[in-house]
This record gives sequence, structure tokens and C-alpha cells, in this order.
Amino acid sequence: MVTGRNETRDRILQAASELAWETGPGNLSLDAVAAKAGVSKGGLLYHFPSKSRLLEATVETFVQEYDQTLKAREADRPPGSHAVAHAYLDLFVEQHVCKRPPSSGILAALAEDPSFLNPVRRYERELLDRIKADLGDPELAMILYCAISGLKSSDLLSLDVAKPDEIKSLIERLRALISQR
Amino acid sequence: MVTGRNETRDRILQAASELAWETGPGNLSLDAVAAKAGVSKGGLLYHFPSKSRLLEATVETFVQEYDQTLKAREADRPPGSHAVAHAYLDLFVEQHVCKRPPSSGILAALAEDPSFLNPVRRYERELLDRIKADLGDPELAMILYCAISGLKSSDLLSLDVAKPDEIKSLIERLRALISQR
DNA sequence: ATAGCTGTACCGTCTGGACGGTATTGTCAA
DNA sequence: TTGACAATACCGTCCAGACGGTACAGCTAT
Repeated sequence: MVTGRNETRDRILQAASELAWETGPGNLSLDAVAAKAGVSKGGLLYHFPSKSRLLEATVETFVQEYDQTLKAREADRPPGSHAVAHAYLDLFVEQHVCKRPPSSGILAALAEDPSFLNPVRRYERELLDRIKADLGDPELAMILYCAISGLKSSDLLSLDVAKPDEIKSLIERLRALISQR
Repeated sequence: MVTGRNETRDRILQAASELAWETGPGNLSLDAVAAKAGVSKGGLLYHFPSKSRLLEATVETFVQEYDQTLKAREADRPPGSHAVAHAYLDLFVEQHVCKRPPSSGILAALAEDPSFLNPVRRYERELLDRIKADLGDPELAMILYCAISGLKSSDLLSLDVAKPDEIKSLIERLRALISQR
């Protein structure tokens, strides 16, 4: 199958993400990825015939996994009560604690070629529309989406600008704004 | 002096920023920068003795220029009426229209080594504090800072997720929230 | 027999950076 | 005034190493 879930393949993708974080997004080499994944270079190239394909797959699986988790959190929420918006906040809080951002692999893709981010572009647009539909108030949706997006990019770039308690009270205020509707 | 403004030096820095945008942040080579700046490679290395120093300088001058412009916009506003917050919005709107984000050079620095973003980290933290002090309401400051930060990162990564009119009405709503205080 | 690798050898290209040279301008002692 | 020297700002070349990718022979579990 095209998007086959495969043991070794997944290990390679994870190794690529971790290495992108450790060595800097632009210094990702196939040799290093293969070594970290515990696979030979030939083995790596068996799964991903070129570096571009590896980076493409990194972005795609990241988006897919994010969406899958988001929909799971959405299902945890009682339906009809702005489940999408709350799930979006839930997922941010959940992923915020990690040392290495799960999205670090996409920086490597960006470094190689910005157009590799096209799937992210499409997905984020779709996500914003879902939040808008969920909330009813398009401007509130924008505030919520953009604010979280800002926090996520701060994590992505490891800027660490906002302190934990600042983030906590921001999230609470955003939740209040949602309920208020 | 240490941070000397110099004709050729500035041309090199600008060339680096533009090339980072054109060729992808990770594909920035000294040869290409030199060629674009109309200088020989030797000449480039005279001004910046290593690639790291060039990227460092790119980040530093970006932060300096941003701060300079922000303070200029702040001075345009009547003092005492949340000048910092409004200037922050003004500057975003102003820079949003450009095709190439002025910050594109910092992606090249990030690609090489994430720690090159340390000056940005420090500056952004300081900026958030200034907005907090300016607004009085810390949570509102966070909403404003994070929302704009999200829009800026979307520009930086060329994600183009929000449409112009969405951005426009978001800005207006943020301005209303400021005045409301 | 085939899928899924391992391991090695290799090639062409690109790139950072070292290095030696050059032109111009300024300084300063004799 | 002039000659020696030095600092600045650059040019052009060269090289070692890294990297992406190819090729191919072999192993092994299913």
C-alpha cells in the first residue's frame, strides 16, 4: 500500500525527527538517520528512495498523526459543546510539555525546500475552518486559532517566550471566551 | 566599532536574507551569497570570517531593525494610549504585505543551529513584557502577543492560512479589545 | 522465491574555509 | 618631500571533506 505502516519505516521517520532536533534542521544527513534508526544506508534508501521522499513522508505522517490525535480528543469531549475548539486546546496543552516538539521533523523539510510544507498549509486551513464552524463566531475562532498557533510556533522554534503559568491562564481565558458564546 | 554599519557588509546581509528565501533556508551557500551581493567569496569572508558569524549577524541585525522600527511606530502613536500594543499591531500590518518576509534570513540561521535564535528569544520575551506593562491586563497582552505571533509565524513559513479579510477583522477586534480596557 | 534488508565500494558534486595576492589610502619618521 | 610601512578592503584559487545517490553481492526469515 501507499501509506503503509511499517516497523522499520516508522523507526526511520522517528530517527529523522529526533536527529533534526539534535543536529539542527539543516544538518540532517541520510547516513546519520540510518545510523540512528539502526538500519543500513541501503536499507534506508529501500524505504525512501531519496532524501526528498523521506522529508515528504516526515511531513505527511506528522500531519496525519496530529489529525488523528485531534479527532480522538474531540471524541472525548461531549458533542455539541464546541468540541473542536476545546480539543484543539487540549491537544496543545498535551503536546506542550514534551521536550522535543513532535513537529521538529518538519523544520528539516522546511530547510530543504519550503514547498514541502504544502500539506501543512492545506491541513491548517482546513483546521481553521473547522474551528470557525464549531464556534460560530469567526473572529473568536481566529483569535483562538492564531493564539495557539503562536504558542505552537514558539515551541517549534524553542523560543520559550511564555512562562508555564502565563500559558495556563491564557488557555483558561480562551476557554472562558468559548463558553461565553 | 563592533557593530559597524558598512555599505558592503549590509549588502551581504541583505543578499543572504533574500537567498535564504529563494533557495530554501538550508541551501544557503557562501558562494551564492557572495555572488548575489556582488562581492567575491574572499571579500565576504573578510567581513564575516565564517558562515556562523554571517548567520549570527543576520539574526542580530534583524532583531535590531525590528526593534528600531517598532519604537518608531510607537513614537507615532499618542503616548499613554497603549502605544506599544498598537504599534505592535501597526508593524505587523505593515510587514505583512511584503512578499518575502523580512525575517526569512533567520530561518537559514535556524537551519544551521537553533541556538542562533537566542537573541530572538531574549528580544521576544522583553517585548511581551513591554506589551504587558503597556496594557495592564496580562492575559489580554498574552492574547494579543500570541495571536500576532501566530500570524507572523504563518508568514515566516509562508503557510498563508488566514485570508486578508480574516486578518483585517481580527486586527480590528484586537484593537477593540485594547480600547475597551 | 521473494521481501526486506545488510555491507561495501564508489562517484560526482558541492561547500566551507584557508591562503596568497592586490589596490588604495593613510601614517610617520628622516 | 619622500620613502618605508601598515591597515583596510577586497579578489581568485585551491582543497579536503561531506553528502546524496548508485550499484551490487549476499544473507535470512517467511
